[in-house]
Amino acid sequence: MIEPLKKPVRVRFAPSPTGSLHLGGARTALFNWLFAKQHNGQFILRIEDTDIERSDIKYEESIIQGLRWLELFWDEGPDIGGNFGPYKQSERLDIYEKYLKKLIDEEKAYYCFCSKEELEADRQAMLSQGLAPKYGGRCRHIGQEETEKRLKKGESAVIRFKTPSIEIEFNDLIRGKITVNAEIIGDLVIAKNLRSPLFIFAGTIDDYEMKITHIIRGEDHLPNTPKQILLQKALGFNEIKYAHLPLILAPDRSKMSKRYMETSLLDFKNQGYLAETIVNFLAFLGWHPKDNKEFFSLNELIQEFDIKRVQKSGAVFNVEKLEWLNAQYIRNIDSVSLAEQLKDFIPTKWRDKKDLLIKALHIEKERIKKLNDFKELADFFFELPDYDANMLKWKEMTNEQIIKNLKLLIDEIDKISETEFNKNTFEADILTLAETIGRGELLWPLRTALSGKSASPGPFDIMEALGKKETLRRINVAIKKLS
RNA sequence: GCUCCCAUCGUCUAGUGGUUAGGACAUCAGGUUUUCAUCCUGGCAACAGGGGUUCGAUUCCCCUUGGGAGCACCA
Repeated sequence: MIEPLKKPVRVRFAPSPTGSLHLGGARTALFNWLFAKQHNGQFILRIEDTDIERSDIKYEESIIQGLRWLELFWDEGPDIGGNFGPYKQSERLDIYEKYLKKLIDEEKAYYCFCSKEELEADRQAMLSQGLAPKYGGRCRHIGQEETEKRLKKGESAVIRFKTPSIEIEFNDLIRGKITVNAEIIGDLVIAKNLRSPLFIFAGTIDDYEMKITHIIRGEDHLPNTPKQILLQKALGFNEIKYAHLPLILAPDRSKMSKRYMETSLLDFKNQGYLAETIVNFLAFLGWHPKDNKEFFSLNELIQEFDIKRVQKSGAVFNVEKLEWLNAQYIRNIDSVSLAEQLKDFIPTKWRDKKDLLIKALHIEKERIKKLNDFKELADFFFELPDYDANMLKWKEMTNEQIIKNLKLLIDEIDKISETEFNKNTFEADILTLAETIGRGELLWPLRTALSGKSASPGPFDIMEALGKKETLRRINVAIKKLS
């Protein structure tokens, strides 16, 4: 047997701009992208804006922004063009019209004049008989002449596909063989008129015209696949391979929606999740490597991802794990580039004190889970908060004792020159002092004096970040409060 | 209701016709620590149920149960 010539892999991400890019969509894009990359194929971005009522350019922009943030760049798309454009369905109406006419000419599609009321009545009737609601085919045999006449009269009509009664079978890359009887589908509306195709039709045409080889999409599209296969057959298109990804679920195991949490990708960005975190996390929703490796960059995913290993069942979205992962990424990125990413999350004043910012970030890196945690945790580095003098008290200490200890600290600090002021020069000595008068008795007042907070990083780190002058100033502020 | 899909710890999952069913998050208990966080050590915790096939099923098949999605002149 001769091996068939392998076509280059071409996959697409085809969102409709009727809402912002959500996590599920982002994962679909990621899996498509990975599949393309590991097969040296093309990843195409196509905007499915056939629903002019609901589509909005602002969503298109936000989808593009989201994909760019994750660095899932496309080879062809509305913004960069390509050999199979245009890449927005609203600009491809001529193409759809051509195929629509072909189907009508070949009597594989027909005009339907049924009113919405009639259709609704049919639907209810079928439902009450315990049947799946489908169009009964009332207008199927109207005939060309009468159709022309009624159309000319201006009667409102839609275009329906004559669904053949056949068994459809296809092989899903993830799920294996899937069989559906087209009997239950009924004659589909494929266009409102020659210039307004519906999603199911436009998508089928585009996938063919754009030479798409694999369709990787959410499981919610599974019922659409037989319909598209039927259309492909009617139009004489070649077969496309399918992979239906498991859904991302809310904690109650229903399809994730806005009811439960922020699902927009850019909301996660705005909360201070890193793009690397999201990519890693999304990859693990439905997929897992052979070994138990936890951390994957985009490049590592290209190497190890395998569509055949994708899970069949839905995956519950778990924020705790996402936070944990983000914390891991944050602490492993160098502070300088982290500071760059942090700039949208902090006041301008902080940005100007770049040295202090980086020092503070270096210290706080291990305790923030999201970038927007930093602002609240690290404010004291930039400005000493007003705090209650009682907070300086460790256990049953008197004000006099605290003042005495703080003064001892000042003596100790004074020994060190401003240029040599770092942990190495003062930590050991202060710790020695603490052994004689009590760790808590010395270090708690010191730490609270420096931070103005009951919980903070350790005093030595803060001292080093603040520098000698500011350290002394804050200790003196504390003494004044206690006097 | 109908169609399709699915089923390993609470969650994400690894895994094999014979395993002490592994890891991570969460959780609990210790330890380190001036506080918080981190960190270290340890614990709890799963093959939905019933039939087959087989010497042997968590693994293969069937049924039940449970869950999900879809059923538009939306995508």
